[in-house]
Amino acid sequence: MLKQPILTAPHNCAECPIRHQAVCARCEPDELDALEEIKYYRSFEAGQTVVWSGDQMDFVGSVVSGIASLTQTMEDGRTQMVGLLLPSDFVGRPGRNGAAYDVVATTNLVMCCFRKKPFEQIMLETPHIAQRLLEMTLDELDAAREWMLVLGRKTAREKIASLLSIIARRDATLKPNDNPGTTVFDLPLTREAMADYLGLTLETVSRQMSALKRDGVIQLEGKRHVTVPDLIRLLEEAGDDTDGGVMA
Amino acid sequence: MLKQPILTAPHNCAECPIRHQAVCARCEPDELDALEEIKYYRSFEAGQTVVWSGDQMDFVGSVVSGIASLTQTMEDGRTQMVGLLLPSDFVGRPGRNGAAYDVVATTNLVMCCFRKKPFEQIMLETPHIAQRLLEMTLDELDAAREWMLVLGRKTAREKIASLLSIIARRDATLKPNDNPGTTVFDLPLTREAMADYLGLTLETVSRQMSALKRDGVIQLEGKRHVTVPDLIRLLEEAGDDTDGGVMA
DNA sequence: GGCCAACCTTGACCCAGATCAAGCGCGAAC
DNA sequence: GTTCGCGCTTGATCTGGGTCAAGGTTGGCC
Repeated sequence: MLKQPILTAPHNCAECPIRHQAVCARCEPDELDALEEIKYYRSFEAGQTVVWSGDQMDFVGSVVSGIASLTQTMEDGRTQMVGLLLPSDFVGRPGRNGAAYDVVATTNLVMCCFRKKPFEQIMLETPHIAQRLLEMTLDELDAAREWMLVLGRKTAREKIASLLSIIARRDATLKPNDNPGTTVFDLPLTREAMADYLGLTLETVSRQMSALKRDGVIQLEGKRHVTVPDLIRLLEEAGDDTDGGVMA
Repeated sequence: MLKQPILTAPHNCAECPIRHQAVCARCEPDELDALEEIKYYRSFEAGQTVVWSGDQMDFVGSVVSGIASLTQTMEDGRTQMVGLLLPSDFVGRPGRNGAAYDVVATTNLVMCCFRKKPFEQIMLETPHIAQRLLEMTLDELDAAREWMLVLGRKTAREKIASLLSIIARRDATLKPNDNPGTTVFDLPLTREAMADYLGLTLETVSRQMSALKRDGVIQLEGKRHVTVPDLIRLLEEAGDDTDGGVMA
């Protein structure tokens, strides 16, 4: 199972609408005040680039709403999405200069940012923030490595099922689950973005989505609205061991 | 270019033969003494498993000599190597329970370990250790994501060239470089292990190695001893932008 | 020295997924 | 309402790398 960071009961970062789980989860009120000082919001339109690979990145922060993706590109234009940032996910590299990959707004996007320099200072003075970020980063590393298995060894159908599983899981943690087993969500990605994440072409994504629909693993209303009648079935299609899914 | 953690001028962890760059890089003598208390060595034979995925991992540590690999396996036996640990690389998940993947000794292996519980305690009292580990983990995350591009979008030939580039680079940092441009090293991996790392079959690895040899990109003496007459050429074959390699 | 077992190479064939190409559906602009 | 364009689907064909199979090489062990 993909070990996406799961939302723990989070602490609101003062009045911030998004819970900075990484940063604020264990902060005292005065620490939150310090963070409040260096906090600001940024909005992006779908398709806009937040930072280019290699550019200086003068902030760290969290996604408030919308979706951002981390993308790597080769000179000849081949691209691979290396991370998907959903609301509450953390972006940034405290202690590191420059972005390692493009950060792109996949949908309209609002981010809550902290200026990097003073944030690093606060981190020095507030050890548990570094601790929390370390835990978060280890989780991201796990997720990235799990995704390496998807990219390196899974078939196209398994790749699609894996992606749908992740989105279903992340979505389920945000919404009250009315009907356990069944999951309904809107795909926040175009077929092309899915292809970029899965190391496939958009045609293959489209074909496999049709196949999963034909075989009753998913239902589609329009192109984006997905119903998963049986999550276990979807996980089996993803080739993951099923226990993991049940446990998580 | 793959952003493998580069060895910075490291601080020896007391008499430890290996430089724990992650842990000890900025430690004061008394901090090193505390680490010394909870330090021990472990040896493994090639092929032995250090920890199984999911098992409790009661230590963190560094590779002293030999190579360990992080491996994920599906029920049907498909495996994907998700990390390669060379001497001085750090293993472990402070603040996290259980291993997320198998850790396997690819060659004979010596590790220098710290007991996890007391290590975490030291980390709480020594903020710069957490900071340093965070930086390290961010670098590993970068490397993992760079590898996702390799797995998702590169051809077999580019994959092989990418792997050889990494090993050449890591090796160059350990050995005095007599002849810049030319690099010589012993492949520490079997064809099968290379295949597991690259998401290929061992036959394809073998064919592409032969092809690179035929085309003069590499020379082979025996199966393992590799000479790279022109590193830039190899980097081009890897499909990386060449500047990165030169800059690094 | 001779045998055996890993490890590796090479060939022949096949298939999953890429590529090329045509057309559909639907919302936005006029 | 018509047109345009984007996102998506589907079909036909091609091909890189997988699969299956047959040796070759090398080094350890008796």
